[in-house]
Amino acid sequence: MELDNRKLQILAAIVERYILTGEPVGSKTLAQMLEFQVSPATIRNEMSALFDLGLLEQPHTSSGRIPSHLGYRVYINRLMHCKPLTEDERDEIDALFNVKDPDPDRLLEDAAGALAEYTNLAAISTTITPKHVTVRRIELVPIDRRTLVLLVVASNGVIKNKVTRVDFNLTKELLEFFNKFANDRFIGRSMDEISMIYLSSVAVALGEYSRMFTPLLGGLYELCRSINDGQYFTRGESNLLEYKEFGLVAHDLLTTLATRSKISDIVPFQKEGIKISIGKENALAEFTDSSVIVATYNIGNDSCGAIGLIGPVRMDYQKMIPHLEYFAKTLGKLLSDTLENEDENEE
Amino acid sequence: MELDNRKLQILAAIVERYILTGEPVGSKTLAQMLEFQVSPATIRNEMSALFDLGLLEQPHTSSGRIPSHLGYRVYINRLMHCKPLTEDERDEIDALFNVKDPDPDRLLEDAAGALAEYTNLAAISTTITPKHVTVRRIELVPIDRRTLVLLVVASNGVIKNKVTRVDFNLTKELLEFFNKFANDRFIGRSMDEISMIYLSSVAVALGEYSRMFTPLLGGLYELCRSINDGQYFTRGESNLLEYKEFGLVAHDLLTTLATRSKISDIVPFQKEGIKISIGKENALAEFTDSSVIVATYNIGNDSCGAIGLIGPVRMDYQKMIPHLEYFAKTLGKLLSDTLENEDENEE
DNA sequence: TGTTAGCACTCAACACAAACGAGTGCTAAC
DNA sequence: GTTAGCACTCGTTTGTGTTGAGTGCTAACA
Repeated sequence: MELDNRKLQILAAIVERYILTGEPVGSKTLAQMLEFQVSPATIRNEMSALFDLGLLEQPHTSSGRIPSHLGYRVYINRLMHCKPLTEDERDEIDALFNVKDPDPDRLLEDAAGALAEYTNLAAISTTITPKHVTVRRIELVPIDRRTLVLLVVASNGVIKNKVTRVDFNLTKELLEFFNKFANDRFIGRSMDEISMIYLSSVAVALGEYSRMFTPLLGGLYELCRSINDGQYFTRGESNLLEYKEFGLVAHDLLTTLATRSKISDIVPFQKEGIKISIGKENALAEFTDSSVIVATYNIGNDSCGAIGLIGPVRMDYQKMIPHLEYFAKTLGKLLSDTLENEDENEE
Repeated sequence: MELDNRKLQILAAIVERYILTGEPVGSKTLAQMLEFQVSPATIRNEMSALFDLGLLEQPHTSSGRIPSHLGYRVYINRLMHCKPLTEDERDEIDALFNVKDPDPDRLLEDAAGALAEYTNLAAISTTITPKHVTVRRIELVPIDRRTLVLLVVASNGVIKNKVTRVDFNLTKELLEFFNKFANDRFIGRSMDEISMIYLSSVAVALGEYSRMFTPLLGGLYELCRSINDGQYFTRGESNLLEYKEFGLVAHDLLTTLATRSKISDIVPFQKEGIKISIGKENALAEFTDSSVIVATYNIGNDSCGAIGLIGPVRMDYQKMIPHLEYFAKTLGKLLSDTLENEDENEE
């Protein structure tokens, strides 16, 4: 039995109808919807075949059909026609990003917030940190005699700081010494390289100063770690509560979304483009009833992070995918503007 | 009709029983529970009186009674005996705070996280920024020729930074000039004073440089604003989904908790001590079914922020209150250690 | 006057049955 | 290959009866 054209048309109609209404779709409804004229009975035969192929499911013997996760997959891969955004929609999204003075950190956070509000789904934004993100600069800013701010500037534009205390008086000489030392040892190194092992070798090189500067090295390590782990922001989690399909798993879902270490399972690293995980295709069990759409954004030509949507499996892919794509494109452009600008100015 | 001792004892028993089981409490159950011996009929008379006083409610004519919000109020104010923490409990909480290198920013965030996990409720932590928080220090850290990091150190120990770009080359002279200028104008000023109006007067003083440095002034303004608005962290929101009383309002509840501007309505400014808002006592409608317990924490002798719990009205106040108090005390102590340390080192 | 036993009453919760209807699968005819 | 016809399925809704925890009221008691 093969998937002929009519079967595909019926599958598409079922998926679209079900996405719209949330009700199982029956043969009669379909007969009215479809552009070719066939009787409900014929459609029933076709539906039965689609069921045998695993593309449809039947909640109970005497109800209409709903798409299986595989059915969605076929729909998305072969049948769906994404509608390009209208002028108005693009303007609306542009307006959401219309910040006077974009701070890269905030931009990512706000993008997730805007996306969540715009789509009424949960949104997530992350930086992927490819291997080649390196330390661009380390700064020490003294606050008082024993407190300073450590500042690490990464090659991907991320800047992180941390307040650190030491147990000796921070003289100008000591600061300059450590500043030079740290920059010599760290600049140009990839975040991955800066491991505990590397750190201890560096500590040895500090000789008699080693003990004094341990808190500072520790601070730098933490900062590099957190740049390497990447940023991530989730927004609009509560939107998911509106979808009844989540009923009991809602708690698990939100808990997972609030757990840093789980994020990479939800939004796995990908080179580029759009990735859609439908229901069971997700790695985590609590996402069996959700679909995750992730788009990478580029800074210049490198994909530097991802922005994604989390919603029920029954979600309007046709609409969401181009919208998400446009979000990612806009985000990437803004970040590029910001950072290329910096690169130009590089000494 | 007055609230004699027996009525109070019955009220306390009903509240405690209801908190424990979540079921309306009947006269027979009470008769068995109470330490004095009376018949269910007598208790029914008393319950009827408590009902007339507005301290009890009756879900339906033929069911037991549950405490009204006023009933909880009377219970909390007059009847409840908080059990002091056991040694073990204190150790457990201490362990949660056992961080080697407390960063004040992270500390607040982690405290909310720990509290949420420990109590299985939603937790919130905020800094209140009293009038007298002032700018202690401004630093400019150049990143490249047109990018710099603005750093504002506040008198309450909060340090905030922001990446800012300018459209001229940042020479050493210009940096030093603006650094000195900004410190002259801002240090010692309270965050409140740094208004848009103040800013424009400062801009005027910059004379010909005014246009160049506008982004920097804007950045400083934003940093001061965000220090003044205070920090706030919410954690464990998803825990609330476990309580069936929230059913439909759960969405509104979580949405509100994710909305920065609503936070001050949930955790209003207070001088010190513990504040409990039961159900309808809360300012926001979506909190009608929740109680909020807020404890302030002190740095030295000044109350500098608050940490709070959000849970269903039916929550174990007797247990939660002393636990929250201990959290607040511990948090305050840690922050004090950290910051007093800094003060000692002040030049 | 406060307490209590007795009793009729209420009402949510549960169980069961009947009716309904949207939708199916199958068969036989076109 | 398509379709009309028809029996069948099963979730949903509606209605009825039963149960039981719990009440309010009354009258008797200490």
